[in-house]
Amino acid sequence: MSIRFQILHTESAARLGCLETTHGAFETPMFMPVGTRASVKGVTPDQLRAAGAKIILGNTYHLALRPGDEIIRDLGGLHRFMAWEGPILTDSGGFQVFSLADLRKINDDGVEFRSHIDGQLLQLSPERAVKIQENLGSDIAMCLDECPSTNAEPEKLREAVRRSVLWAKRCRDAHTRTDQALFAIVQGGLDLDLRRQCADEMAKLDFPGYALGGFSVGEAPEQMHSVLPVCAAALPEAKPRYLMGVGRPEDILAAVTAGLDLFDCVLPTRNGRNAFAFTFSGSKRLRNACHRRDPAPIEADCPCYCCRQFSRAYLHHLFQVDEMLGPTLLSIHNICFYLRLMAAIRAAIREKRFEDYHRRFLTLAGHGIRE
RNA sequence: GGGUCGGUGGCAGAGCGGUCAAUUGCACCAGACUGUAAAUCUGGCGGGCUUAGCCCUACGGGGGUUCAAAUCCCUCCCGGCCCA
Repeated sequence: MSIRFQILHTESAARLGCLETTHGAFETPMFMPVGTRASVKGVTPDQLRAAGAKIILGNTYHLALRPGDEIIRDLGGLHRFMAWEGPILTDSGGFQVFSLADLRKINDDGVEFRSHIDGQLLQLSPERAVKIQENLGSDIAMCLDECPSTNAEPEKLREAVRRSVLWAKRCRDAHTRTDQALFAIVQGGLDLDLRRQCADEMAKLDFPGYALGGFSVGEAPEQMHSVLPVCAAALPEAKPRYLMGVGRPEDILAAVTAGLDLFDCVLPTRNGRNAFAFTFSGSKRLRNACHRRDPAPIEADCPCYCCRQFSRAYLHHLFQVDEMLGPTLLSIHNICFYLRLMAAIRAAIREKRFEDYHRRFLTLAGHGIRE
Protein backbone atom coordinates (compact mmCIF):
# COMPACT_ATOMS: atom_id res chain seq x y z
CA MET A 1 0.00 0.00 0.00
CA SER A 2 1.54 3.27 -1.14
CA ILE A 3 -0.32 5.49 1.29
CA ARG A 4 -3.12 5.32 3.83
CA PHE A 5 -5.50 8.14 4.45
CA GLN A 6 -7.94 8.38 7.29
CA ILE A 7 -10.36 11.17 8.12
CA LEU A 8 -10.45 11.66 11.87
CA HIS A 9 -12.70 14.69 12.37
CA THR A 10 -14.81 16.97 10.22
CA GLU A 11 -16.49 20.32 10.58
CA SER A 12 -18.81 21.00 7.68
CA ALA A 13 -16.62 20.38 4.64
CA ALA A 14 -13.35 20.86 6.54
CA ARG A 15 -11.50 17.68 7.45
CA LEU A 16 -8.81 16.61 9.89
CA GLY A 17 -7.05 13.55 8.56
CA CYS A 18 -3.98 11.40 8.86
CA LEU A 19 -1.86 10.55 5.85
CA GLU A 20 0.64 7.70 6.08
CA THR A 21 3.38 7.50 3.48
CA THR A 22 6.43 5.28 3.03
CA HIS A 23 8.62 7.79 4.85
CA GLY A 24 6.24 8.73 7.62
CA ALA A 25 2.80 9.87 8.64
CA PHE A 26 1.39 13.31 9.35
CA GLU A 27 -1.91 14.97 10.02
CA THR A 28 -3.82 17.02 7.47
CA PRO A 29 -4.57 19.77 6.61
CA MET A 30 -0.84 20.09 5.99
CA PHE A 31 1.39 22.59 4.27
CA MET A 32 4.38 21.36 2.26
CA PRO A 33 7.42 23.67 1.84
CA VAL A 34 8.72 23.73 -1.71
CA GLY A 35 12.17 22.32 -2.48
CA THR A 36 12.14 22.45 -6.26
CA ARG A 37 15.76 21.57 -6.92
CA ALA A 38 16.30 19.17 -4.04
CA SER A 39 16.64 22.04 -1.61
CA VAL A 40 14.18 24.18 0.26
CA LYS A 41 16.10 27.29 -0.66
CA GLY A 42 18.37 28.49 2.10
CA VAL A 43 17.14 26.05 4.76
CA THR A 44 18.84 22.85 5.91
CA PRO A 45 16.85 19.66 6.61
CA ASP A 46 17.60 20.06 10.33
CA GLN A 47 16.20 23.58 10.26
CA LEU A 48 13.18 22.40 8.29
CA ARG A 49 12.46 19.70 10.82
CA ALA A 50 12.87 22.15 13.69
CA ALA A 51 10.46 24.53 11.98
CA GLY A 52 7.91 21.74 11.97
CA ALA A 53 8.03 20.56 8.35
CA LYS A 54 6.68 17.04 7.83
CA ILE A 55 6.68 16.74 4.05
CA ILE A 56 8.37 18.73 1.32
CA LEU A 57 8.24 19.05 -2.46
CA GLY A 58 10.65 18.34 -5.28
CA ASN A 59 10.25 18.98 -9.00
CA THR A 60 10.44 16.58 -11.95
CA TYR A 61 11.40 19.11 -14.62
CA HIS A 62 14.13 20.81 -12.60
CA LEU A 63 15.70 17.63 -11.22
CA ALA A 64 15.59 15.85 -14.58
CA LEU A 65 17.62 18.71 -16.05
CA ARG A 66 20.05 18.94 -13.15
CA PRO A 67 21.50 16.75 -11.84
CA GLY A 68 19.41 14.16 -13.74
CA ASP A 69 16.98 11.67 -12.24
CA GLU A 70 19.26 8.68 -12.94
CA ILE A 71 22.09 10.26 -11.01
CA ILE A 72 19.78 10.77 -8.06
CA ARG A 73 18.53 7.19 -8.39
CA ASP A 74 22.11 5.87 -8.46
CA LEU A 75 22.98 7.93 -5.39
CA GLY A 76 20.22 6.29 -3.42
CA GLY A 77 17.18 8.36 -4.28
CA LEU A 78 16.06 11.89 -3.49
CA HIS A 79 15.66 11.33 0.27
CA ARG A 80 19.25 10.18 0.69
CA PHE A 81 20.54 12.70 -1.86
CA MET A 82 19.18 15.73 0.00
CA ALA A 83 19.30 14.17 3.46
CA TRP A 84 15.59 14.58 4.10
CA GLU A 85 14.22 11.47 5.73
CA GLY A 86 10.56 12.51 5.80
CA PRO A 87 7.95 12.25 3.08
CA ILE A 88 8.54 13.94 -0.28
CA LEU A 89 6.01 14.83 -2.94
CA THR A 90 7.28 15.50 -6.44
CA ASP A 91 5.50 17.70 -8.92
CA SER A 92 5.33 16.37 -12.45
CA GLY A 93 6.50 19.35 -14.49
CA GLY A 94 2.91 20.23 -15.32
CA PHE A 95 3.33 23.62 -13.69
CA GLN A 96 6.28 24.36 -15.99
CA VAL A 97 3.82 23.97 -18.86
CA PHE A 98 2.38 27.19 -17.44
CA SER A 99 5.44 28.98 -16.02
CA LEU A 100 7.73 28.17 -18.96
CA ALA A 101 5.01 28.59 -21.58
CA ASP A 102 7.36 30.35 -23.99
CA LEU A 103 9.90 27.54 -23.87
CA ARG A 104 7.77 24.52 -24.65
CA LYS A 105 5.61 22.84 -27.24
CA ILE A 106 2.78 20.58 -26.27
CA ASN A 107 0.75 17.90 -28.03
CA ASP A 108 -0.97 14.68 -27.02
CA ASP A 109 2.34 12.82 -26.87
CA GLY A 110 3.71 15.14 -24.17
CA VAL A 111 5.63 18.37 -23.63
CA GLU A 112 8.85 19.39 -25.32
CA PHE A 113 10.78 21.84 -23.20
CA ARG A 114 13.72 23.89 -24.38
CA SER A 115 15.72 24.03 -21.17
CA HIS A 116 15.65 27.48 -19.57
CA ILE A 117 19.31 26.91 -18.63
CA ASP A 118 21.05 25.97 -21.87
CA GLY A 119 18.32 25.34 -24.42
CA GLN A 120 18.73 21.56 -24.43
CA LEU A 121 15.66 19.52 -25.21
CA LEU A 122 13.70 17.83 -22.43
CA GLN A 123 10.87 15.66 -23.60
CA LEU A 124 8.32 15.00 -20.94
CA SER A 125 5.74 12.40 -21.81
CA PRO A 126 3.37 11.05 -19.16
CA GLU A 127 5.46 7.88 -19.08
CA ARG A 128 8.74 9.81 -18.80
CA ALA A 129 7.36 12.02 -16.02
CA VAL A 130 6.40 8.93 -14.06
CA LYS A 131 9.76 7.29 -14.72
CA ILE A 132 11.64 10.36 -13.51
CA GLN A 133 9.59 10.45 -10.32
CA GLU A 134 10.16 6.73 -9.76
CA ASN A 135 13.87 7.34 -10.13
CA LEU A 136 13.63 10.17 -7.63
CA GLY A 137 11.76 7.85 -5.29
CA SER A 138 9.30 10.35 -3.88
CA ASP A 139 6.49 9.16 -1.61
CA ILE A 140 3.86 10.90 -3.70
CA ALA A 141 4.22 11.45 -7.43
CA MET A 142 1.98 13.64 -9.55
CA CYS A 143 0.55 12.86 -12.98
CA LEU A 144 1.78 15.00 -15.82
CA ASP A 145 -0.94 17.56 -16.55
CA GLU A 146 -1.49 20.59 -18.71
CA CYS A 147 -1.80 23.69 -16.58
CA PRO A 148 -3.38 26.49 -18.64
CA SER A 149 -3.32 30.15 -17.69
CA THR A 150 -6.46 31.75 -16.37
CA ASN A 151 -6.67 33.74 -19.58
CA ALA A 152 -6.92 30.59 -21.71
CA GLU A 153 -9.79 30.42 -24.21
CA PRO A 154 -12.62 28.02 -23.30
CA GLU A 155 -11.53 25.76 -26.14
CA LYS A 156 -7.97 25.68 -24.74
CA LEU A 157 -9.33 24.90 -21.29
CA ARG A 158 -11.35 21.92 -22.60
CA GLU A 159 -8.27 20.76 -24.47
CA ALA A 160 -6.20 20.92 -21.28
CA VAL A 161 -8.81 18.85 -19.42
CA ARG A 162 -9.00 16.28 -22.20
CA ARG A 163 -5.22 16.02 -22.32
CA SER A 164 -4.79 15.88 -18.55
CA VAL A 165 -7.28 12.99 -18.33
CA LEU A 166 -5.59 11.18 -21.22
CA TRP A 167 -2.20 11.63 -19.59
CA ALA A 168 -3.46 10.60 -16.15
CA LYS A 169 -4.51 7.28 -17.66
CA ARG A 170 -1.09 6.81 -19.25
CA CYS A 171 0.69 7.83 -16.05
CA ARG A 172 -1.30 5.29 -14.07
CA ASP A 173 -0.50 2.56 -16.59
CA ALA A 174 3.21 3.42 -16.54
CA HIS A 175 3.45 3.61 -12.77
CA THR A 176 5.13 0.59 -11.14
CA ARG A 177 6.51 1.52 -7.71
CA THR A 178 4.30 0.19 -4.95
CA ASP A 179 5.99 2.33 -2.30
CA GLN A 180 4.96 5.48 -4.14
CA ALA A 181 1.48 6.96 -4.51
CA LEU A 182 0.46 8.58 -7.79
CA PHE A 183 -2.00 11.47 -7.55
CA ALA A 184 -4.20 12.75 -10.36
CA ILE A 185 -4.57 16.46 -11.13
CA VAL A 186 -7.93 18.00 -12.01
CA GLN A 187 -7.96 20.97 -14.36
CA GLY A 188 -10.82 23.06 -15.75
CA GLY A 189 -10.03 26.61 -14.72
CA LEU A 190 -12.97 28.50 -13.25
CA ASP A 191 -15.52 26.50 -15.28
CA LEU A 192 -17.41 24.42 -12.73
CA ASP A 193 -18.95 22.02 -15.25
CA LEU A 194 -15.53 21.35 -16.68
CA ARG A 195 -14.08 20.87 -13.20
CA ARG A 196 -16.81 18.38 -12.26
CA GLN A 197 -16.45 16.54 -15.53
CA CYS A 198 -12.67 16.32 -15.12
CA ALA A 199 -12.98 15.19 -11.51
CA ASP A 200 -15.43 12.43 -12.50
CA GLU A 201 -13.12 11.18 -15.22
CA MET A 202 -10.19 11.12 -12.84
CA ALA A 203 -12.19 9.45 -10.09
CA LYS A 204 -13.03 6.58 -12.46
CA LEU A 205 -9.31 5.89 -12.76
CA ASP A 206 -9.15 5.31 -9.01
CA PHE A 207 -6.09 7.20 -7.82
CA PRO A 208 -4.97 7.18 -4.16
CA GLY A 209 -5.17 10.98 -4.09
CA TYR A 210 -6.44 13.91 -6.13
CA ALA A 211 -5.21 17.42 -6.71
CA LEU A 212 -6.73 20.63 -7.95
CA GLY A 213 -4.34 22.23 -10.44
CA GLY A 214 -4.69 25.37 -12.47
CA PHE A 215 -5.24 27.76 -9.55
CA SER A 216 -3.19 30.85 -8.72
CA VAL A 217 -2.36 31.17 -12.40
CA GLY A 218 -3.59 34.74 -12.76
CA GLU A 219 -7.18 34.70 -11.49
CA ALA A 220 -8.28 36.93 -8.62
CA PRO A 221 -8.03 35.13 -5.26
CA GLU A 222 -11.74 35.79 -4.70
CA GLN A 223 -12.56 33.93 -7.91
CA MET A 224 -10.62 30.94 -6.68
CA HIS A 225 -12.27 31.11 -3.26
CA SER A 226 -15.74 31.13 -4.75
CA VAL A 227 -15.10 28.12 -6.95
CA LEU A 228 -13.17 25.92 -4.50
CA PRO A 229 -16.10 24.41 -2.55
CA VAL A 230 -17.60 22.91 -5.70
CA CYS A 231 -14.22 21.80 -7.05
CA ALA A 232 -13.31 20.10 -3.78
CA ALA A 233 -16.68 18.44 -3.38
CA ALA A 234 -16.28 16.92 -6.83
CA LEU A 235 -13.27 14.93 -5.63
CA PRO A 236 -13.64 11.51 -3.95
CA GLU A 237 -14.38 12.16 -0.31
CA ALA A 238 -12.25 9.43 1.22
CA LYS A 239 -9.05 10.36 -0.61
CA PRO A 240 -6.58 13.13 0.20
CA ARG A 241 -7.27 16.35 -1.70
CA TYR A 242 -4.37 18.58 -2.63
CA LEU A 243 -4.66 22.19 -3.79
CA MET A 244 -1.52 22.78 -5.81
CA GLY A 245 0.51 25.96 -5.43
CA VAL A 246 -1.75 27.68 -2.91
CA GLY A 247 -1.20 29.98 -1.26
CA ARG A 248 -1.48 32.93 1.07
CA PRO A 249 -2.71 32.13 4.56
CA GLU A 250 -6.21 33.41 3.75
CA ASP A 251 -6.29 31.27 0.60
CA ILE A 252 -5.40 28.15 2.59
CA LEU A 253 -8.10 28.91 5.13
CA ALA A 254 -10.67 29.28 2.36
CA ALA A 255 -9.46 26.01 0.86
CA VAL A 256 -9.64 24.12 4.16
CA THR A 257 -13.19 25.40 4.52
CA ALA A 258 -13.86 23.95 1.07
CA GLY A 259 -12.50 20.56 2.12
CA LEU A 260 -8.89 20.52 0.90
CA ASP A 261 -6.16 18.65 2.81
CA LEU A 262 -2.77 19.41 1.29
CA PHE A 263 -1.10 22.64 0.22
CA ASP A 264 2.20 23.84 -1.11
CA CYS A 265 3.45 27.26 -2.03
CA VAL A 266 6.71 29.13 -2.61
CA LEU A 267 5.49 32.15 -0.66
CA PRO A 268 7.05 31.38 2.74
CA THR A 269 10.47 30.80 1.20
CA ARG A 270 10.45 33.22 -1.71
CA ASN A 271 8.94 36.01 0.36
CA GLY A 272 11.28 35.09 3.18
CA ARG A 273 14.23 35.67 0.87
CA ASN A 274 12.65 38.99 -0.05
CA ALA A 275 12.41 40.24 3.54
CA PHE A 276 8.68 39.62 3.88
CA ALA A 277 7.52 38.03 7.13
CA PHE A 278 4.17 36.34 7.70
CA THR A 279 2.72 36.64 11.20
CA PHE A 280 -0.59 36.04 12.91
CA SER A 281 -1.03 39.79 13.15
CA GLY A 282 -0.39 40.50 9.49
CA SER A 283 2.70 40.78 7.35
CA LYS A 284 5.90 42.70 7.99
CA ARG A 285 8.54 43.90 5.55
CA LEU A 286 11.82 43.63 7.41
CA ARG A 287 13.55 45.94 4.94
CA ASN A 288 11.33 48.82 6.08
CA ALA A 289 13.10 51.51 8.09
CA CYS A 290 10.65 51.23 11.00
CA HIS A 291 12.48 48.08 12.17
CA ARG A 292 15.93 49.68 12.42
CA ARG A 293 15.90 49.95 16.21
CA ASP A 294 13.24 47.41 17.10
CA PRO A 295 14.51 44.93 19.71
CA ALA A 296 11.40 42.73 19.48
CA PRO A 297 11.43 39.42 17.61
CA ILE A 298 9.26 39.17 14.50
CA GLU A 299 6.60 37.40 16.54
CA ALA A 300 6.80 37.27 20.33
CA ASP A 301 5.15 33.88 20.79
CA CYS A 302 6.77 32.17 17.80
CA PRO A 303 8.92 29.20 18.81
CA CYS A 304 11.11 29.29 15.68
CA TYR A 305 14.89 29.70 15.86
CA CYS A 306 14.67 33.14 14.25
CA CYS A 307 12.19 34.52 16.76
CA ARG A 308 13.82 32.90 19.79
CA GLN A 309 17.23 34.41 19.03
CA PHE A 310 17.00 37.53 16.89
CA SER A 311 15.45 40.98 16.88
CA ARG A 312 13.66 42.73 14.03
CA ALA A 313 16.53 45.22 14.09
CA TYR A 314 19.01 42.41 13.42
CA LEU A 315 16.89 40.97 10.60
CA HIS A 316 16.54 44.47 9.16
CA HIS A 317 20.31 44.84 9.31
CA LEU A 318 20.94 41.48 7.61
CA PHE A 319 18.69 42.45 4.71
CA GLN A 320 20.18 45.95 4.48
CA VAL A 321 23.69 44.56 4.11
CA ASP A 322 22.55 41.62 1.99
CA GLU A 323 23.79 38.89 4.29
CA MET A 324 22.61 35.41 3.32
CA LEU A 325 21.61 34.67 6.89
CA GLY A 326 18.65 37.06 6.51
CA PRO A 327 16.87 34.97 3.85
CA THR A 328 17.63 31.81 5.80
CA LEU A 329 16.27 33.09 9.10
CA LEU A 330 13.14 34.59 7.55
CA SER A 331 12.49 31.44 5.51
CA ILE A 332 12.70 29.46 8.73
CA HIS A 333 10.26 31.81 10.41
CA ASN A 334 7.81 31.82 7.51
CA ILE A 335 7.84 28.02 7.22
CA CYS A 336 7.29 27.80 10.95
CA PHE A 337 4.44 30.29 10.65
CA TYR A 338 2.73 28.26 7.91
CA LEU A 339 3.09 25.05 9.88
CA ARG A 340 1.82 26.69 13.06
CA LEU A 341 -1.15 27.97 11.07
CA MET A 342 -1.85 24.42 9.87
CA ALA A 343 -1.56 23.07 13.41
CA ALA A 344 -4.00 25.70 14.63
CA ILE A 345 -6.38 24.81 11.82
CA ARG A 346 -6.21 21.12 12.74
CA ALA A 347 -6.77 21.83 16.42
CA ALA A 348 -9.76 23.99 15.54
CA ILE A 349 -11.33 21.32 13.34
CA ARG A 350 -10.74 18.72 16.03
CA GLU A 351 -12.64 20.93 18.47
CA LYS A 352 -15.29 21.93 15.94
CA ARG A 353 -14.44 25.62 16.13
CA PHE A 354 -12.72 26.04 12.79
CA GLU A 355 -15.29 28.43 11.36
CA ASP A 356 -14.73 30.74 14.30
CA TYR A 357 -10.96 30.36 14.07
CA HIS A 358 -11.10 31.21 10.38
CA ARG A 359 -13.01 34.41 11.05
CA ARG A 360 -10.76 35.44 13.93
CA PHE A 361 -7.63 34.85 11.92
CA LEU A 362 -8.82 37.12 9.11
CA THR A 363 -9.64 39.86 11.60
CA LEU A 364 -6.36 39.59 13.52
CA ALA A 365 -4.17 39.30 10.47
CA GLY A 366 -5.92 42.29 8.94
CA HIS A 367 -6.93 40.27 5.93
CA GLY A 368 -10.62 40.64 6.65
CA ILE A 369 -10.67 44.10 5.14
CA ARG A 370 -9.41 42.88 1.81
CA GLU A 371 -11.77 39.93 1.59
C1' G B 1 55.74 80.15 -6.76
C1' G B 2 54.78 78.24 -12.11
C1' G B 3 52.13 74.83 -15.26
C1' U B 4 48.11 71.63 -15.96
C1' C B 5 43.59 68.96 -15.23
C1' G B 6 39.36 69.22 -12.47
C1' G B 7 35.18 70.90 -8.89
C1' U B 8 27.57 68.23 -11.14
C1' G B 9 22.08 65.85 -6.69
C1' G B 10 24.14 61.24 -0.10
C1' C B 11 28.45 58.80 -3.04
C1' A B 12 30.60 57.47 -7.82
C1' G B 13 30.07 59.38 -12.50
C1' A B 14 27.58 61.25 -17.56
C1' G B 15 26.30 65.78 -19.85
C1' C B 16 29.91 70.38 -22.45
C1' G B 17 24.86 76.65 -25.36
C1' G B 18 18.41 75.54 -25.80
C1' U B 19 15.04 68.80 -26.16
C1' C B 20 18.35 69.39 -18.17
C1' A B 21 15.40 69.32 -12.16
C1' A B 22 19.95 67.02 -15.09
C1' U B 23 21.74 59.65 -18.36
C1' U B 24 23.55 55.62 -15.37
C1' G B 25 25.20 52.76 -11.05
C1' C B 26 25.29 52.51 -5.78
C1' A B 27 22.93 54.06 -1.35
C1' C B 28 18.20 55.34 0.52
C1' C B 29 12.49 54.96 0.61
C1' A B 30 8.21 52.11 -0.69
C1' G B 31 5.65 48.13 -3.26
C1' A B 32 5.06 43.21 -5.59
C1' C B 33 5.86 37.96 -5.15
C1' U B 34 0.66 31.75 -4.86
C1' G B 35 2.41 23.21 -7.99
C1' U B 36 10.19 28.57 -7.86
C1' A B 37 13.73 30.52 -15.10
C1' A B 38 13.07 34.78 -8.59
C1' A B 39 18.73 35.88 -2.41
C1' U B 40 14.13 38.48 -7.84
C1' C B 41 11.35 42.32 -10.01
C1' U B 42 8.75 47.25 -10.05
C1' G B 43 8.20 52.26 -8.59
C1' G B 44 10.04 56.71 -6.00
C1' C B 45 14.27 59.54 -4.86
C1' G B 46 15.74 69.00 -4.72
C1' G B 47 11.31 71.83 -2.62
C1' G B 48 6.22 73.44 -3.13
C1' C B 49 1.36 73.45 -5.36
C1' U B 50 -5.14 74.10 -7.41
C1' U B 51 -0.01 67.55 -9.53
C1' A B 52 -1.49 64.25 -17.33
C1' G B 53 0.48 70.34 -15.36
C1' C B 54 2.65 74.61 -12.98
C1' C B 55 5.97 77.53 -9.76
C1' C B 56 10.53 78.14 -6.94
C1' U B 57 15.70 76.94 -5.76
C1' A B 58 19.80 74.29 -8.03
C1' C B 59 25.59 71.65 -11.46
C1' G B 60 32.14 75.29 -5.89
C1' G B 61 31.48 81.38 -4.83
C1' G B 62 30.94 86.05 -7.40
C1' G B 63 30.63 88.68 -11.96
C1' G B 64 29.97 88.73 -17.32
C1' U B 65 28.57 87.22 -22.74
C1' U B 66 23.78 85.49 -24.90
C1' C B 67 16.94 85.72 -26.59
C1' A B 68 18.86 81.25 -23.76
C1' A B 69 24.47 78.82 -19.56
C1' A B 70 25.72 72.79 -15.73
C1' U B 71 27.73 73.82 -20.63
C1' C B 72 31.36 80.06 -23.17
C1' C B 73 34.53 84.29 -20.74
C1' C B 74 36.77 86.78 -16.19
C1' U B 75 37.89 86.33 -11.18
C1' C B 76 38.15 84.14 -6.38
C1' C B 77 38.09 79.64 -3.41
C1' C B 78 39.16 74.35 -3.19
C1' G B 79 41.42 69.52 -4.94
C1' G B 80 44.69 66.02 -8.08
C1' C B 81 49.10 65.65 -10.89
C1' C B 82 53.78 67.80 -12.90
C1' C B 83 57.87 71.46 -12.48
C1' A B 84 60.66 74.68 -9.10
